[in-house]
Amino acid sequence: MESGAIDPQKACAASYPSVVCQLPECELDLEKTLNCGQVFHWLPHGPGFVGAIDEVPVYLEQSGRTLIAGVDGLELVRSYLALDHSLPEITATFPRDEAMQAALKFCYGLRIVRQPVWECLATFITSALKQIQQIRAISLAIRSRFGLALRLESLELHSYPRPEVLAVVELPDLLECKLGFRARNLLTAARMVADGELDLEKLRDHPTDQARAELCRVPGVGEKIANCVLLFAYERLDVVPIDVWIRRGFQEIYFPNQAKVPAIELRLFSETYFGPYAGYAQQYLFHYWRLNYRKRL
DNA sequence: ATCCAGGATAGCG
DNA sequence: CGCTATCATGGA
Repeated sequence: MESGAIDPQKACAASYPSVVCQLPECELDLEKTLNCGQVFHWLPHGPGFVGAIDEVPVYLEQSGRTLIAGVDGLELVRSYLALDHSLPEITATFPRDEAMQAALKFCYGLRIVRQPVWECLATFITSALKQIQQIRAISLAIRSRFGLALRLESLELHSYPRPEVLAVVELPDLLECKLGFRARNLLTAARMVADGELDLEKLRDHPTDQARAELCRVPGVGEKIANCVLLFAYERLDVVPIDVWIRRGFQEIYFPNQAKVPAIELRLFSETYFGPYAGYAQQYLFHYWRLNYRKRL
């Protein structure tokens, strides 16, 4: 992998400052990575996507084995997209059952990104009992209203507002972003982080169980949302968030004709069946099931 | 119109 | 412990 010369022909019509990365194999699927429901603010733009990595505006485009990044310096992008994860090694540990292999074939190239912790926590607080399209709308509304304005050529993008910013927002203003009952929880979370009552950076060194318990101190954060943050921001690749899609999929594929498998049993199964990268396996199944549910396998 | 959405939680038995 | 109603909003 090398950051080489600028290729002005491929660097999109708007000619962003860009670096080009050659991928070793077909080991990235940018579209699935950005649209699989782990992150919610990337917008299609021409042949690529625009968004922010933390507070840096970025244009991303994939053309076969070539990744074009409209940003100064590739290191930020490589880290965010986790291009150092070895997908061959990771996917080789997946179980051999039919559903898992179908999901693997469908999703290959999807990567679990390294998301900034606060925006991951905040966004998943707003995800409770919402469809992905609505989570996107809420995330983008909060960004454009309260985030930093970022310029990428003629485009204006917005970062996710820092906790200190959201901590002093009035509840009615936040409610205009259509959060509903989640607004209170988001405000409380912002205040906990801004006050130092919850130190998100310190959690990086905690064992997973301890980090999960800390995250669950935030109102509106239970086991599922905490697991999303552990997987998508803290790189705990063995952690499995169990939502309605995963529950329904597990139930149908791995516990057929058993009425209502208890949550504790699903959790135990998820922790033992899928191996050391269970979180990765889960995300492949989630995305595969969610996009193909009506089609019945 | 009715049900559901990448849930969490207080209140009940 | 497990079960249930409820929360606010929009899409299917």
